[in-house]
Amino acid sequence: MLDPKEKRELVSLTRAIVKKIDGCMNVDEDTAHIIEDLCKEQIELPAGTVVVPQDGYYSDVYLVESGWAIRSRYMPNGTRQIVNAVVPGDFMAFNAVLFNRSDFELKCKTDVCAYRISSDALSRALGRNAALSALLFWINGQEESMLTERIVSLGRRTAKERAAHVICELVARIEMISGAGTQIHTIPLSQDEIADILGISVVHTNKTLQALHREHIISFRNTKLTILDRAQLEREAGFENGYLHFTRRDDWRTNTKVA
Amino acid sequence: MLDPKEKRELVSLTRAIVKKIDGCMNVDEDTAHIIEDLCKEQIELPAGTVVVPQDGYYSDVYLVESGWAIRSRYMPNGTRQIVNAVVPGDFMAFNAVLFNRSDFELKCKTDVCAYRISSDALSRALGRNAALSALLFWINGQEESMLTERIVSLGRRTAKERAAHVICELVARIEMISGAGTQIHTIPLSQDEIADILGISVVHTNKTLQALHREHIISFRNTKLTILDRAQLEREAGFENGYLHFTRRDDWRTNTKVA
DNA sequence: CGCCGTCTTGAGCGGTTTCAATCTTCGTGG
DNA sequence: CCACGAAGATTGAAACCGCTCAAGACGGCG
Repeated sequence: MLDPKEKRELVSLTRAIVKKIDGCMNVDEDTAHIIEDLCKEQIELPAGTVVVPQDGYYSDVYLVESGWAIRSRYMPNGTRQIVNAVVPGDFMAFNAVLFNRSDFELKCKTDVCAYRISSDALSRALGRNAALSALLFWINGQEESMLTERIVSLGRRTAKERAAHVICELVARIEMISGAGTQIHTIPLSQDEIADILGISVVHTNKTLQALHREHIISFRNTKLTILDRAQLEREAGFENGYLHFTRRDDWRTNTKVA
Repeated sequence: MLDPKEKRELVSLTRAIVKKIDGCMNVDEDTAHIIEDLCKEQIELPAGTVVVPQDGYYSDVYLVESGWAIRSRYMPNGTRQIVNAVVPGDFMAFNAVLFNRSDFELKCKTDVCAYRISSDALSRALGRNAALSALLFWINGQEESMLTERIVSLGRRTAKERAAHVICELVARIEMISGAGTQIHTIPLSQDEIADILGISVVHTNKTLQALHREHIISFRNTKLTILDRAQLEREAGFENGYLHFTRRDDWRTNTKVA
């Protein structure tokens, strides 16, 4: 039988968030302990659950273990912009710690398994625990990097480049927690949703994905994404994965600073 | 003669960052003290100073007291996307606390007066001081809100809406620290730079600004912005200032949570 | 088997871009 | 004090990328 400490670490290492963090910094005992404390209440959110409605109020924070969610803004004219996809290992509605009101809808795209954390409890934990704060600063920083990169895409990349870029990013994030190896990934998004991530129309999204297929770069049918030529995909996208800060090196040139 | 405490508070309240925060939460003695501790070393950065080069390394963090800076990405084809403008009261290169490498250029657009804070010192201060962490979480959260709103603009707003929206946002931010009242503001940006914020061409930026002028909404000549019809400007933009979290109300419906 | 959401395709339109020339503004030095 | 140069602003014309509309095909599921 395992002693309590060993057991805790084993459990911890199966958590999606640990796999994510582990790609960037050492998950020491402190960190593992912190995460363990957060993951007390596990819940299941069925696909379609609106976690936070647009113009609604935040309640709790969630740490996603499996499943996808999307955060989107519906415009007065009925169109929509998706600002980010939430994948396993991500916090969902972290803003609940800071703000009450939301300007975005947060909705589960698939069944989601998550740990629910009361925003007050998390807030208090942050006040007590500097290591937890450091961890969350880092996670926030990484998310900010992804948002700025999206701004660059929307502002100065063509439809094809954007599509390739988002695919690179999503795959990189998925591989962080599920490991690399396969060329086939499940992206539970319709072309409609891809369009609203890329900021282009469905029709053009369709044609863009077909172009990438014609060039033997990817294939995307019914949520199954196959990467046929990863090097070419990244070239097409102008993808530099540095902004994800997914490397863990220890010299002064390292991407990440927090220990 | 003022006793030390009174004096400190007087000094503090003149700082741009305090004016910014004061619009959202009460600046109590703790907070004032924290800020005072950060603002030891004041420096002047002349217009054009590259604080962090693209693909370069971060060094220190700065707290801007006066002047503007811009953070931009230069694309392989020579175009550029500006991801945000740094105005008084903002942190500059806060990422230095988290990461070593930068993917963006950070450059002073005007002469900038700022307080330099060593990233290590700030990092240590964050570990010791939970109130400081809370403050920075909040500031990070607000910046993230601005980035997501920019994504919405770039993805799903027309050129005219984008222009109006950015103007609303910049004016709101400026008024936070300089106070409302005037219809005339100095926006030290060329149409070139506005274009790279909006993600459109200079030519079209020019025509868009002219359209807004023809409709007696704004006038923008040589960095002087005059708002002729603010209500119409906000309507044109679809501007809802909630995402800036600039209100300070105390009931449960309040925008902001951190005390 | 049939329905409904999703994907696909073609045609025409329109917002933006690019190119390129001209004009304005303003700082600098003669 | 004016001439000059450089940077920014303005204009018009043509080309293009991506949009809308609308019809049709596909495919998963009850």
